[in-house]
Amino acid sequence: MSIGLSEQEILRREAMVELRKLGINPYPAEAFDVNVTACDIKENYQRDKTSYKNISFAGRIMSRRIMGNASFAEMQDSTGRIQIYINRDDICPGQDKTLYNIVFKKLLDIGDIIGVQGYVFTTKTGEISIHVSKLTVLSKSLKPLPIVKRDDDGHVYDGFTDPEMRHRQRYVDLTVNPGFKQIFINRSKVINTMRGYFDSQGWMEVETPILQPIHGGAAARPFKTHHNTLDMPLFLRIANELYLKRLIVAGFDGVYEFGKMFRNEGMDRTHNPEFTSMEIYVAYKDYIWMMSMVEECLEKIAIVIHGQSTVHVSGHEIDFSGPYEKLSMYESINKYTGIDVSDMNEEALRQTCKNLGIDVDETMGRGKLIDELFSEKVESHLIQPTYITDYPIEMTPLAKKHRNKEGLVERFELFVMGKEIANAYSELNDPVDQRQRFEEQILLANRGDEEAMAMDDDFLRALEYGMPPTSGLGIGIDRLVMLMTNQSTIQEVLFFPQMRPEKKVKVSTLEDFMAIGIPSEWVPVINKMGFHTVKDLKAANPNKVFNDLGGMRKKMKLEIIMPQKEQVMNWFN
RNA sequence: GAUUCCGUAGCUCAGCCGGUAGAGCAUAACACUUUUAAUGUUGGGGUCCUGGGUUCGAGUCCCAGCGGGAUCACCA
Repeated sequence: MSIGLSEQEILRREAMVELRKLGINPYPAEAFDVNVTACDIKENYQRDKTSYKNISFAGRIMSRRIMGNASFAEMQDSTGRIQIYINRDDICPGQDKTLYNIVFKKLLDIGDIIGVQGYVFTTKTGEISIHVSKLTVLSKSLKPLPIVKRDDDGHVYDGFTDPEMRHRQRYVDLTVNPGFKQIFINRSKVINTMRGYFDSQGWMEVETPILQPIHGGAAARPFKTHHNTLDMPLFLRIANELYLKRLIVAGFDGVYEFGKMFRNEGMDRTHNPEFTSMEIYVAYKDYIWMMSMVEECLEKIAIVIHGQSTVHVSGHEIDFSGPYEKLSMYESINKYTGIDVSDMNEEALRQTCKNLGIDVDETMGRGKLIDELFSEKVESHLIQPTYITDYPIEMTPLAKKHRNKEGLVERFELFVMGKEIANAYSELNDPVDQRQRFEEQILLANRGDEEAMAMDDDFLRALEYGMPPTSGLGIGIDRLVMLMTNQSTIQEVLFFPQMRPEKKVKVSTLEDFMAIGIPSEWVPVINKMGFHTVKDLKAANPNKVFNDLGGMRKKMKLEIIMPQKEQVMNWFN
């Protein structure tokens, strides 16, 4: 990969200068009124030809086929592609053929954004096209786009597929692979459908702090930052649960928030350091009620996106119409291992895990052992939407104790395709119980559990004033979108997934080189010789540089004055 | 974090046993007034990711680094 501009980039910059010389602004300020889209023309022209006699269309040139005095090009707008036909004498009715011969044929390139006016017609090969009578340059593209070729069957020849480039330069990805835009359109539909459903129930969208003095509400390592004026540490939120519950205390019946959460943990195809979650809390409800709410909501989303309740996800037909299968944690383990662990003590459980070949260690308590057993033996079987309910109390410090099962909490997680999609509780609103649970977390923290929750005194104070019985739900939006759009990586459903920063190549400017006495016309030669910083050049052998300058002058057939040897030596002082 | 694969022209990729750097598209020039993966002829374009090592000679072999992918681990 070269450091300077490529040949094609230089040519495009020259074309931009030429446009200006012809009095054409390559980046005009005026609005360009558009009255039609590519999709509109393709769908409706055949039925209603009279409406497309005087159209104004804008988009990016994606291919060109120049044949003497007539040319075809493909233009792409936000809705798709359409062919345009440009005839020299139509866009240049007078003597001056500059607009066609020079501007269109020489100075425009693939990637340029132009506006065209004219009428729609069908070519003799049957392609609906725009016959251009007026052409306006709207934005000159200085970097060549990757060329993706498609034949009539839609077969792709030179795909732009490198995940690194697709994710770093999403703007290029979505330009040349517009099919991926549908994922993001569907992402927006998922969120809007949920929002519309919640609003129709009378629940209110709210915003709560992202910068939090105490990172509560979940178990995860946070990002830490610092506020200068208050001179105090702040954390980017790992969850918003405790703030939303404060709003239930405040007297709202239903509050929900879509928002970014931040977790300072591993990255892989299902984890990004910042991700979107939706949490909702509804007063006077319990987790049983929440299950039917989730079923209704997910089915609506599936119908909006796919027109039906079933969604095709990597070889499976997932049916989002409720009711979903419900298994308690213990029942699910019994179902998939044939072992009843409900009455086992810690020792018996540890032995059971060992018998099943699951790695365990002595620090694991009963809750952790059950969780391990579940992840190993049950999770992957839960393909169709399934609620797993009634979790051991040890790992769930914010959920209410089960109404009649000792040692369990009222909690469910929704699993689809073996992955957790949603998590819900009958929320713990007993302030005394909540304080005890926090204290148990502090004990865990003191034993070295980095993810144990911290005591939140203000939250406890809020509970002490009284929170109505409430059911709460959290949904990982990115993973839900992955399911709804049949994507296997989170990076595909995020516009800008987190990546390592690109390495910046150090390059000295023209001025830097001129500052040590190098004539400006020689700087490109120096660069060509492989010296991109003044420092690199000074480290070289002055005699060799002087000799090579002569060689390069000859090789590049340059008509510039050779500097004196003394002059060259001075560059190195 | 572990294992493994990859990094060559603007893009997609070849490059054999270590011996002058290749193709298609894109690009430039010419021709062509209904093409559509347009066509024909001719040309230009390279820090072979970076740095070391082995060698008479490294895109190729070895080591280290950087970046990315996949699998696993971690992550409710």
